[in-house]
Amino acid sequence: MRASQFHLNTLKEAPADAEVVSQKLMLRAGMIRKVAAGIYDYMPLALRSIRKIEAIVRDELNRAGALEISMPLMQPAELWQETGRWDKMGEEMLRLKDRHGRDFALQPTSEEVVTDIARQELKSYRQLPRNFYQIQTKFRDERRPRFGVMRGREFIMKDGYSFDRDRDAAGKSYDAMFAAYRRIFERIGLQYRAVAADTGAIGGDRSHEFQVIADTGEDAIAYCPHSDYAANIELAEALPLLATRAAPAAPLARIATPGYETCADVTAFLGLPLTRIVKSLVLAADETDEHGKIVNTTIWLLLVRGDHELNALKAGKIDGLKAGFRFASEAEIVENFGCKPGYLGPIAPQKPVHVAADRTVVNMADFVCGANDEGYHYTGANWGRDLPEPEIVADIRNVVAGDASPDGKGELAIDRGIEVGHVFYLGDKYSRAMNATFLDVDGKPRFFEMGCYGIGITRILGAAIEQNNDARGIVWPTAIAPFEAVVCAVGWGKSATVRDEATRLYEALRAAGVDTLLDDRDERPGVMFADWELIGVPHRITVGERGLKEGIVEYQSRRDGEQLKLAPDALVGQVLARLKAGD
RNA sequence: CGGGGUGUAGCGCAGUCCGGUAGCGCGCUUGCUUUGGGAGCAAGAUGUCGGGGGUUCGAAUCCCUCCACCCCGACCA
Repeated sequence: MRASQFHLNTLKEAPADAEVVSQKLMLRAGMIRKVAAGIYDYMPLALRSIRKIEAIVRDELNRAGALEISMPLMQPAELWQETGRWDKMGEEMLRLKDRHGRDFALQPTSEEVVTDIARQELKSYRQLPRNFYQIQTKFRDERRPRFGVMRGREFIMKDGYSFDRDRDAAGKSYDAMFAAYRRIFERIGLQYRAVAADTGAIGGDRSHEFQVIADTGEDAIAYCPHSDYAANIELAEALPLLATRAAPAAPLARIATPGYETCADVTAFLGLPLTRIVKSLVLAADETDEHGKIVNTTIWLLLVRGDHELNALKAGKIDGLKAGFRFASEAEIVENFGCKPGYLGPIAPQKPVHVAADRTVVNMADFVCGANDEGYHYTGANWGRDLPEPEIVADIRNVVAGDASPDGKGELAIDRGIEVGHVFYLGDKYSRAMNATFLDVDGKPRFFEMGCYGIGITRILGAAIEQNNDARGIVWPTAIAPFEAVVCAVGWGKSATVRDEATRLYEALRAAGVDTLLDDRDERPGVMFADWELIGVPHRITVGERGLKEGIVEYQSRRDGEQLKLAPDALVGQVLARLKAGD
């Protein structure tokens, strides 16, 4: 490819509404154009990278035995009604009507359609296992699209689905996909972590997210640097920090703390560390009748240590909160505790409430808590002596860096990540809902055991840039760079020697299998260098009259900045050596 | 959806308070000069000032209304 015949349009300034670095750089490099909120054009540079990502994904999935298909973007409501998701999906699923007034959805995912395929195509256990995938445009009408290609409304996703005879076989399919995903992200060249994730209503332990490590990521990941333990922070188990409860040493004392309402303020006022206070959070669980009308509300007091945060997912696993909960209103708090927020505690609330304490809290002694009286806290509070033992003791807090790893192999660290892939065991949730069965060896119909597997193709583009950029622009991992190398011809318009040598090297690189672009725009060198550094091409070759007079051309690596002056005939070898080394 | 904000040339912005023929930088076109890190000079082209309505002799500017976009808010590839 020659630059004069390619489409380049770089900007010195990014559009003002671009927020994150990947979005700014993609806009500046002319890779994407915004058409509407969360909806983008992919220009030739971007599409080259997207195609390279797709090629790696296809290659590894095909090798793992998955079969590519393509399902419609626009899907009939009937299939979605079978599983009940037509009603459950909410506004994220874009619905539309055709000219006859029939209801359709733009696919946000394709479990229903693929299960419909399976129940019609897969009749016998002899056809199993089977794994279908597609790389397709998805549409999710996000309430707030942002971060460019990272949270778009229209995006490209690989979604795959496995069908198996039984749980064991489904587990093997899951493991095969998990392994394929590892190979995919390794080949793309991203620093990532596979982390245990929530399995929701399905249960079990087969759900993993693939997270690209980046400070700008939206997810927090807890991991152990000394083992392969890694979990989404929502899920990471928080072990009790105190193995046993110390005996009470201090008397219960009611202390005036006027105006000190937060844990940090109270402990600072008392001259105590934040770890000595118990934080009280009040939740409300509503019971509703079949019309959605609230018939009863139960108040819960949840206790975590002052320096800890409540984990809503874990709280939702407590009996009594499983059906859902919300934070109690101030009126409800006053009614049940006889006091406004800021001075709440577990000792003698006005009305009996359910109490759930974190596993660390239950072993605290001589702690500080609110006195349920405006302007007062207790110090020296002790379980058993000053208040009854908590009704429920559970892990209800987020882990923090430095907590013991649940696998006992060290301390947890926390990273931020961008979710680019997810593998999930579905069980028979969809096959049962859609009556998708096959005949097993005993001649009886059985529901398929399913798994689903997603990769955000266009999100990878953004995540790769978030992880790989510097002040000058993008630093692509070579496997997904729009070009592997660029030959910059300095003085193209006036020097036949430069033209000949640049063209010869360009052709030699191409012949050697290097995806190369020849910059024949006759621009000043500064313009070419700035463009290619912004675009992030990994290997740059500069051919100019000045160097040719000395018998050399120049090589520069985008990633490590290495600069070499080489005889032209050594150039191809140098680039191949760097590519082979993984650069 | 709730809260905050912004819409002026392809991009970045000024002008709006205080109404009077729409500007700057980058980019783009042409010419000359220049030529190894985003060149200089000269001449140019490009605007429904987000849309609609109103006030006024006159509206980018004041009023009403609609729209789009951005930011902050717990379920996602």
